[in-house]
This record gives sequence, structure tokens and C-alpha cells, in this order.
Amino acid sequence: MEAQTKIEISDAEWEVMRVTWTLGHVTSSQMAEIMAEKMGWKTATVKTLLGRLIKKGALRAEKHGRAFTYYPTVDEQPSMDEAVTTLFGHLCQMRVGQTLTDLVTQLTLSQTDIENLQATLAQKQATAPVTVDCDCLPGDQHC
Amino acid sequence: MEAQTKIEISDAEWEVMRVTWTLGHVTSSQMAEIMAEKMGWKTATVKTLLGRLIKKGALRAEKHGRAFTYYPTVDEQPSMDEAVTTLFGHLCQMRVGQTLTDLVTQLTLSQTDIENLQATLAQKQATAPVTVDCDCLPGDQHC
DNA sequence: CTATATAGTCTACATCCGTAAACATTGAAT
DNA sequence: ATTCAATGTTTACGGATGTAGACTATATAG
Repeated sequence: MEAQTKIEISDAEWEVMRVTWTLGHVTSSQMAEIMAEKMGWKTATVKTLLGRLIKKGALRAEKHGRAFTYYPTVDEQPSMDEAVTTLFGHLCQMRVGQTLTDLVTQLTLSQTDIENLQATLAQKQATAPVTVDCDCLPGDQHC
Repeated sequence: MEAQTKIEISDAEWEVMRVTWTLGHVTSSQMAEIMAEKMGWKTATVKTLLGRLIKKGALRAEKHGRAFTYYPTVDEQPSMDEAVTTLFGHLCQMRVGQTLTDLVTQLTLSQTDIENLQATLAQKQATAPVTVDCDCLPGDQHC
């Protein structure tokens, strides 16, 4: 059933998706207004991005009178998870722990977020290895 | 003092940097050999990437006889932190907590990594807000 | 019905990226 | 000294990206 070949959303497109996810659905005029304020983009720019997202299959358009209403066809959390997972996959595995710690230090997290993270960490502790090796070189253990 | 305009390292270039960081310094032939094995790249591809990284200022070359030896001019951990911070900056702030939890679930972390994270989280707990608002729309509180 | 505003589609264009061939230079072997 | 192989430099090229103008179709006001 055609597992559509992994949708790549660029940075600019990502901004459009965020708004769409948050609102659930938008018209291009709404989006143009929002992006003009948020990003300083011209209407034409927004049209291009909406068009590209439709073509990529990240958005779906439904015609209502003259205009279309745009709906996301991919979910936000999975998309975020994937973007993050992909990035971390490109980093030295030996350093992801430190990177995560540095990140957590910077981010604003809610009480609940912290609790959930603590629970997840506690659970991983049982099976966590003592060390994680660098995987920057081919073959197996090098550095 | 010319804060050099933020070095942007692409995905392919990142692979080259990882190897350089791990080895401390490399010759292009070494790098070509490693990337041939690790990425399946031709020598020419590696040369291009090394050249671009030099131009971008992420690597420095020192001539030794006929060939150059390449050294990183940016540090690994700060580069990783920055890449990660940038990505999270593009995500809905309301969802970064969940995203982080999903990420931690997937990653392999060492005992020490987990301990450091727990310590960092415990410290944040004191001042953490009850909730974090969505920041996907312009203006202030919308969604 | 007709003119206009509005939304959609097509075209543009410089730059970056991934990937690599072609060409030039030079240290080293004979 | 001459030549070859290794190394660096230049050029290439299609596709993605950011940014946007131009052109077109049509719902709606009058």
C-alpha cells in the first residue's frame, strides 16, 4: 500500500505546518496573514510553500467556494519525533547523552514534562549499558 | 572581533566533521578511505566536502609535503549542542517535553548519562512552570 | 451581466546540497 | 631530469530551498 516515500519538510515549510497543526485547518489568506506577522513573508511565498506541502503530501486541500481550506495529513507529534530522531541519528552516539543534558538545561519544561522524563529515565536505568561507544568511524570499535 | 557568521554544516559535511573530530586530524586520503567504506562516496566527493568545509571555516588545512592535513576549527560538543538547540527552537514549545521523552525512550544512554540527566532534571524541577504554552502562532497566547 | 478583488497556478532565480568528473600540480621513484 | 601517481582545484549538474513576481480563473458585488 504505497508507504509514501518519507515526507521531507524543510525549515520554511515547517513553520507553515506548525500553524496548520495548531489551528487544525486554515485558508491561504489566514495563513498569509499569520506568516506576514510571524515571519515577514509575502503572500506569494506562503502560496508557494502551501503548494509544495500539498505536492509533498503533508497537507490536503478541500475546496470551499473560491478558496481551499488546508488540512494537515501528517500528525504533529510523530513528525516532531522523527525530525528529532533523525538529527540524533547523525550525532556521535558517545555524545548524545551529554548533548541531551545540555539541551535539557536550556529548554523550558513543565512539571509534568519533567516527571515523565524522570519516569522514562528510571525505567531505562535497569538496562542501560555502562558506556556507549563512539560510532563515527566505520567498522566496529575504533576510537 | 568578527563573530564569523554562524557556520552551517550540511548533513554530508557533518559526516566528514564527525570523523575529523574523532581522529583529531586527517589527510584527505585517509578520509577518502573512511568515507568510501562508511558512506560509499567517491574520492572526488570527499574532496569537495573537505573543500567546502575549509571555505566555511569548519576545518583548517596544514600543508605537509604534497598533501594537507585537516584539523577541525570548531569543537564537537558545542556544534552538536547548537544543531540540537536550533532544531528544538523550531518545534512547538508546548510539545518539546513529550518529544524529549519519546527521544529518550529511543536512545541508548549510559548509566552516567542517565544520572546526569536525572540530576539536571531534579534541579530544573524547582523552577519549572506548571505548563508551557504553544508558540506556533504570532502574538502571544492563542491556542 | 460585468468588473474587480481574491485565490490559485506557473515561472523565476540565486544559492545550497549531494555527487562527482575533469584538469592541474607536484613530490617521489627511477 | 622525466614520468607517474597522489593531491589539490575547477567545473558540472540536477534537485531542493527561500523568496517572490506574473498570469489566470472565478466568486461576488453592483
